[in-house]
Amino acid sequence: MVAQKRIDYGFVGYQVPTKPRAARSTRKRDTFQTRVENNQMCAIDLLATVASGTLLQEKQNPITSSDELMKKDQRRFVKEEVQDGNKPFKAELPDEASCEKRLQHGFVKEGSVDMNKPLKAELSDEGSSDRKCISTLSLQEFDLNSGLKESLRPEIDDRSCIASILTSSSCSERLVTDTLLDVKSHSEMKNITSKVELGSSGFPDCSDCNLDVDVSIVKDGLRNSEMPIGAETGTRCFKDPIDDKPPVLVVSDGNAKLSGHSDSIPRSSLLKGSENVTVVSRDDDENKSGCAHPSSKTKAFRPKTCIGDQRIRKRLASKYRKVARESKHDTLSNNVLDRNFNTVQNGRKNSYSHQISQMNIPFKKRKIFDCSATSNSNGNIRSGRTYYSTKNDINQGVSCSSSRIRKDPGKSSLEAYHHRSGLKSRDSHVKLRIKSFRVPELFIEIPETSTVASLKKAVMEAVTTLLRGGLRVGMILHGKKLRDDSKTLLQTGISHDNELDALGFTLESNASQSLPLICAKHSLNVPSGDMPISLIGHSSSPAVVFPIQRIQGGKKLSDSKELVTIPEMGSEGLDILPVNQSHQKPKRTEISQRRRIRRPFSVAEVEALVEAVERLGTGRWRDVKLRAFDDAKHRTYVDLKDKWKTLVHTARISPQQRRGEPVPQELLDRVLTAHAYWSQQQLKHHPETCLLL
DNA sequence: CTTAGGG
DNA sequence: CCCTAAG
Repeated sequence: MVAQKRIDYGFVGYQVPTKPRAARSTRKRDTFQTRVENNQMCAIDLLATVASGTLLQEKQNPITSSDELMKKDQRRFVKEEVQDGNKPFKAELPDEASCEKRLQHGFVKEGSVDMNKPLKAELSDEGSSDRKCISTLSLQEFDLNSGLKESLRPEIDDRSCIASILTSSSCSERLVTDTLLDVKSHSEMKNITSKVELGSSGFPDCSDCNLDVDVSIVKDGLRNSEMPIGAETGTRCFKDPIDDKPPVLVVSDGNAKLSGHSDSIPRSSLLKGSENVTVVSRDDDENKSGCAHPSSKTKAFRPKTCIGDQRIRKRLASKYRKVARESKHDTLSNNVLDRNFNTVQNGRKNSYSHQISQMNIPFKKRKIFDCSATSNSNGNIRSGRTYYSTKNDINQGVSCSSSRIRKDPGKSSLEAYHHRSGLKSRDSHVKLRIKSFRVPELFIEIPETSTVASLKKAVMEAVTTLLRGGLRVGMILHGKKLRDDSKTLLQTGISHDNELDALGFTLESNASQSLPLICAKHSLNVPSGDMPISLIGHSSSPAVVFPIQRIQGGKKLSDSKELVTIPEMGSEGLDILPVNQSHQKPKRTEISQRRRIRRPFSVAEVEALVEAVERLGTGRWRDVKLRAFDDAKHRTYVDLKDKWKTLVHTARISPQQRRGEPVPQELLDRVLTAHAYWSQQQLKHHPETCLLL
């Protein structure tokens, strides 16, 4: 029997690898327990700040009439947001409790949300595609107060949106997004700015100020969000950070009012929230199917089989007995794999993951916090405060405000603002209020069956992680990044009476540099600016977004060592892969904690894996890798081993329990057969290790 | 660096 | 996928 099997499998014995061992390093993650903790604290602080923030802008000469305001960009000043109960950006100081509360309840869609409802129910309408594969959510504002509310509304102007989240609401498991920056965003941004300058902008609220890259991004992202990614065939949006550091957070309005603080805020909630998310997440579809507990199963299984030798157990007779089916030895070319592996990503419904592109750098909360606080109290912001005056000033700073304004066109919001602003600063001081911060580049993948609460948690976690990484403030004036910190505001062109077309603050991740960006098939030319452009790749399959690619001079760092093979597939697969930006080995300290994005195996990959294992057997993963996945840099031998493990599991469970893209039964049968066969082989070689019944 | 397993 | 112990 054995012999027969061998024949069937084409077992040829161990083959010495022809290729030199490639150096594959297993990434080791640094454990920054301590740092994490500190960072989290910082994050909390920041969040608190964010929650309270409102950007206050003041102009010297407030305009009385809304019309004038509209016409004259710079005459407007905004002091505070209208007191609208619904408006998020109140100046209220967030106390600890409120902050926390906001954080936890920030997700609002057109009113109340049923926590228990599946996301799909809530959100599908906006992002539904025929395929139902994915819903894209764009977080227009990550205002703690407003949450997603704005973002979900189609009518809302997108410009303000910075953070985007793609959610795979349906079948597909895929979501990935980093920042949803449209390629166009860059230009968009400029347009916005120019509009402001021209005074042509139709919306008062349109924020130019926000010019931040993010802002522009927002716009596009928003639009995208309105339609399901999956629906857009062939559409790809990529984000390309020109700069090394993709802006993480944008402060639209710098409102000085940062409340208070942070230290007091209970971080437990935040942490807890994030933790919960994790718990909720179901990363390992295969391993952990709801019904079958992998671990438990495995354990249960073990006892039966053999002591200590896992393989032995595998050798379950029944499987082994199965007629060995002919294995097809056609070898899949790597190309094929490459082409395919990204192509089919859909399938898994239950998966959740999120990733944040930047993190790990110690967050200087104090710095930020202090700034804002200062501005608040005094209204004089010397250090970093600027004021913008554009028609859209309202928006400028904060997207939140702009959104609102749009909503309430009836009375010129401007007017309202105007009235409220009681401060006329004659002096040269510029007052800014940071209304909100936007959190870009969040990856969230969540099953459509998830509850709103789960999504909230996911968002919370993402934000927390993001903030945890450490931030620095950046300023963008007229679409250009201000790099010289030594200049005075006046020199820079920021003054109370100066008209600033666009002034924006950004919170950038300190760690961003260390984070790899992605490469996309399309290389984008990024303007000299530092603006990152996000790219979202989607193919016909569920959307998968991969993060960002770093581009220099419009040139993508294709030669980056880490660059994953980007298949030349036309549009079938994802072209984007995370890459380490520099050739240098990333410092663990900074990169470490980044979890790789999940890339479900395509059927083609599975087939290649099965084929390879049939020939090589289990236990020679490096060879399997070389044989079948040599070109798939993102598949390590450990990945293959893990995949095999899950395949075996998948094959054993009922089809109903399987998730993700269905694997042809034929392949699963081969998996079981091969598994049984090789298990048997091992038994033969190490019979002593196990006592069989 | 590889394997093998648990998480 | 991650993390690790072992080899």
